Amino acid sequence: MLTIGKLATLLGMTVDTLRFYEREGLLAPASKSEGGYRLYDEDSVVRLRFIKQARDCGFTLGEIEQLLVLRGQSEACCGDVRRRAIEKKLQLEGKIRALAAMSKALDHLIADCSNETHPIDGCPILAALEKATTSSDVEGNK
Amino acid sequence: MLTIGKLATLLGMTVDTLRFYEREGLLAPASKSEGGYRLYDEDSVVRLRFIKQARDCGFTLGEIEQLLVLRGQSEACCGDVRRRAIEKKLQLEGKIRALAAMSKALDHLIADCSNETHPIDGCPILAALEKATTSSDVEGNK
DNA sequence: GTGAAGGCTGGAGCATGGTCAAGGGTCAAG
DNA sequence: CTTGACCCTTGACCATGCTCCAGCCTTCAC
Repeated sequence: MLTIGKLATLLGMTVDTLRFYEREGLLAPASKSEGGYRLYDEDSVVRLRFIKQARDCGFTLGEIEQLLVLRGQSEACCGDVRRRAIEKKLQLEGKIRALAAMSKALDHLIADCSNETHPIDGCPILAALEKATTSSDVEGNK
Repeated sequence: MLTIGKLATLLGMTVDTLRFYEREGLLAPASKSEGGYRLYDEDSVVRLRFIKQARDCGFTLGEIEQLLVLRGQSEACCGDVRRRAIEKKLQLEGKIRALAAMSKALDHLIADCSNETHPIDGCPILAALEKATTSSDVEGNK
């Protein structure tokens, strides 16, 4: 049995984060000591690792909760999990596209302004940002 | 002179957002009517458009404030602005790389699980998320 | 047994970018 | 002059994911 500090150290997180996850219903201790200390077992380690990796895959805590529910339902099938993974991947790709559009917009601005030293009131970047975009250039976000 | 509602409509924002920007020191009305209504002029439109476009380029409101300050300093030179744009581009690229790494991690998971209907307790995606990653696979974020 | 390290609860606070509501005043068309 | 659309301020609240604090209790090594 691990105390909260040991578990946190083991997975490179803080005890505050673990207590936060508990409040959010993601990870409950296996038991408590007489003195009220949280005690975690091997299953807790596995579960927390799951949470961490899913988070690193871009799932929100809410989505992770759903995955954890699925994991506990014997009648659920792998396809349910797979669909969520695919959906998340699509979301990530959408975000990437949005960021790439922003990056490209910046490219144009940066390219317009090759002269390091010309005065601020002639700065093409600032001018471009002030201009109206009728057909909103930077779309794809939102 | 435009009232807050007109300006908001003109740029596709809400009046709440404009008042929020004012609180944040980004956009003050040009004047006020006798009755206390905010009144915006053409400069306000330009400034707000600037804010909007910069936001769409991935700048935070804090960074936009800095850009606006720069814009008002005649001694600043275009290079300052350019440097900020380049730095922001690098940040965006970093985010994109992180998201791409997550997306790739999901690819592996999805590929592992080709069988839609096998039971949840044998789901390779869930199994993979539970496994320890010694050499943290999903890096690039943070 | 004692002292330090670690744990407990409850609650506040941070950053980001808004969003909403109550209770009122203002403006302009008819 | 009335009425409805609009605007005002103050202040709370949302989601996300933590992070930190005070004040107190437990555990463990020595």
